[in-house]
Amino acid sequence: MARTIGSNGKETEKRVLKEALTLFAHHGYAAVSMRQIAGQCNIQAGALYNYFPTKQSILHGLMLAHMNDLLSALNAQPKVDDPVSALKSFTQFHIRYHIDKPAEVFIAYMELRNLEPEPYAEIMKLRQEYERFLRGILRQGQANGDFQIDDVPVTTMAIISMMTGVNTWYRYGGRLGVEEIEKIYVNLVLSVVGLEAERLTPKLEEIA
Amino acid sequence: MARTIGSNGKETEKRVLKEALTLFAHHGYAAVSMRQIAGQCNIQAGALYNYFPTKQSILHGLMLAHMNDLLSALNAQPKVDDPVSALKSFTQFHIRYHIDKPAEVFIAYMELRNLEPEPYAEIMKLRQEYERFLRGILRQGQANGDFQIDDVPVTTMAIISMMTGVNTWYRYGGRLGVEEIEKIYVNLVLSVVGLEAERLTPKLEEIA
DNA sequence: GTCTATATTACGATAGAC
DNA sequence: GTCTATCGTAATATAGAC
Repeated sequence: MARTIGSNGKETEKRVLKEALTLFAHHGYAAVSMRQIAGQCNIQAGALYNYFPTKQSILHGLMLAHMNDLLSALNAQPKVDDPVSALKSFTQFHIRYHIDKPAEVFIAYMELRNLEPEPYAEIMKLRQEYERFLRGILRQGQANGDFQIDDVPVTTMAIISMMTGVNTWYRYGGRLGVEEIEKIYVNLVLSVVGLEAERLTPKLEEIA
Repeated sequence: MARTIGSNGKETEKRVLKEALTLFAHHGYAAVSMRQIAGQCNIQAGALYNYFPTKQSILHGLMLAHMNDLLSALNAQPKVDDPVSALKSFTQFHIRYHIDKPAEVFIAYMELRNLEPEPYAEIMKLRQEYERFLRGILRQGQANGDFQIDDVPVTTMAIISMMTGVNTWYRYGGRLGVEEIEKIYVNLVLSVVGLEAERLTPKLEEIA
């Protein structure tokens, strides 16, 4: 059949990525079929192959876009020299980003094992670049005596896991808004590096 | 064909669970076929259905066994009244358990979305029971003034995420042993609830 | 209790019309 | 650029022999 009236390659490609993201986040990459993705885009399965040579390439495209976006956003943050301020900014940034893009974040760490070796290595490199940023802040704060840290590599992973965890339980419209979550996590992270956090008053639990 | 010489139902059932666990942890539930599982057990795919009516029931069986095992192990821990000691014990327990059973832990939170509604609800209930245990400790410590906590529910999830994160990066034979990891995490968790942790000396990073 | 064989359905990917 | 149709393969699950 001829081109559908009003169809547009660029639009369709975006649509495919958008719908695949939602489906992968919901059911998992392996459990989603090309037919399902096409169905959500209101096209036929064959048409997907105009944009992506394989199903794998859709997943790779999504994860690469996410990692690049995350790193760009991080690099676009104002530079801060003082490790304490840097750690606060990083925490706020991470929490906000992970709350704002739950599906992207979710597949970025749930679907890693479904990547073939080469794409896997590429994505892992970008992840490590992100982790290195936090590790740098911790090392700096440890060196100048601001932070009390037993082990920087372990503490780096612990902080990232703690923060990324919001992705699994936070939902808009719940008891706490994004700003409140941010404040709580900034305090949690400051505590982890041995700084006394200013307690939030009134306690957030009492507001709710 | 007749029964294979030396075959034994109970043994085979255990074997199936063991091999399925490894495969699911490695490739993901949806990406593993019944034939693959059977192949690892050196039986034919049809024989699996003597033990499990569906592929789903294997996953459910694994997750249920894990959650029950986790909760039993937790309940078998010596009771401690003091919230500070209780939090230390809980942290040690969690870290050790999560390092000792990486595959079980991994599928327990990676494959939740592949459970059908009823099994899903059952597993979630058990997860929440586990979370409630930690939340109870935090509330108690907050009430008696031992802990400084902005928000108990959020802090509960933050601590669990932080600790469970070891599952994604810790591997035996690395720079740090289980005991060292335990000590580091106990300090991290104590810090999170506003307690000053005794710094580990000499710093673990310097030993390595 | 396990085998072989198979029913049925669905998958990823491709070909060719328009 | 999207369609319909289909190729080749593999999935879950079942049936019946031994």
